[in-house]
Amino acid sequence: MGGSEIRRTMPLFPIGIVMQLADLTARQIRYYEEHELILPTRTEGNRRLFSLNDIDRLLEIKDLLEQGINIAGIKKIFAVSHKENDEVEPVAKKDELSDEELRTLLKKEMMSPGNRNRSSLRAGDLSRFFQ
Amino acid sequence: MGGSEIRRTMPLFPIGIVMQLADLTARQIRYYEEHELILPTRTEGNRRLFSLNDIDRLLEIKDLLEQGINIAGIKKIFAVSHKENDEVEPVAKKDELSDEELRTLLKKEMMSPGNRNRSSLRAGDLSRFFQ
DNA sequence: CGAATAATGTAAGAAAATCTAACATCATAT
DNA sequence: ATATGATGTTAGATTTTCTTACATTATTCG
Repeated sequence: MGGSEIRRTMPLFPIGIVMQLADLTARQIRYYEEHELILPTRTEGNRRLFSLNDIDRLLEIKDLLEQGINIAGIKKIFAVSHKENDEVEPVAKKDELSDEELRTLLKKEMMSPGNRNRSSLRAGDLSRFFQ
Repeated sequence: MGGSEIRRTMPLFPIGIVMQLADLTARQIRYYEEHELILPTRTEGNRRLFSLNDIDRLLEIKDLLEQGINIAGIKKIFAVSHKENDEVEPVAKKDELSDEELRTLLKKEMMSPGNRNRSSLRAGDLSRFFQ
């Protein structure tokens, strides 16, 4: 289920950081975008902003390229694996929270004592980079 | 326990993003840094980079200020709550993973099927913003 | 009251980061 | 041996962030 599938799509990272996290050059990242493997959003000033999902994507792309698959192949692979998700998850669950709402939640959590230093590992996504 | 207390300290976010996430102006954020309530790292080119912990901090600062506590008070509060952590956690657990190691883990996780769309909520930190 | 202080706003000029576009390189496939 | 795919490199423009300095506003205190 998934009430919390909220913010992996949040545009947060400039390309410089993404380069480090994914170990790719700016040229590579822009090239993959050019071929629509990723679609980072833009700031008002036209700078790219990447989400965690975008970074996941880039890591997948990198991996598949290293396996000898070309861009066209990767595109098709993504098309398929995405259709899956789209079918499982009918459409917009309207689970958007405003930034304000999120901050409020966040503050409540943070100010409540006794829950620091959590540690459990969650599998399978970039949150491993954090926590 | 905590083998995974790794990346909440990772410098990732430029000030523009932090402004949005914490709903603070650049002036405010720099002022708090000036008073050593946060200590973001810098890029080679002297741009500030904030970690998730830094953003937590900023949200705390904001909250405490709204409660009428001044910078000096907040500083003292942080000094106390930090001494706690320092004592509980003796010192460097040497739990640093290189970026390369992290990426490797990450790719393994991502390429393994059947663990997408997880949902469990973890309490008390900024990861709520993501996943 | 009137002057200090604290927190934040604002502006200017410099420097860094990112953008697009174009051309170069290098391996692979035809 | 020539075309194509993926990436490198460079140049010039634009955006973002930096520091510094001064302005504003509310509060405290003599």
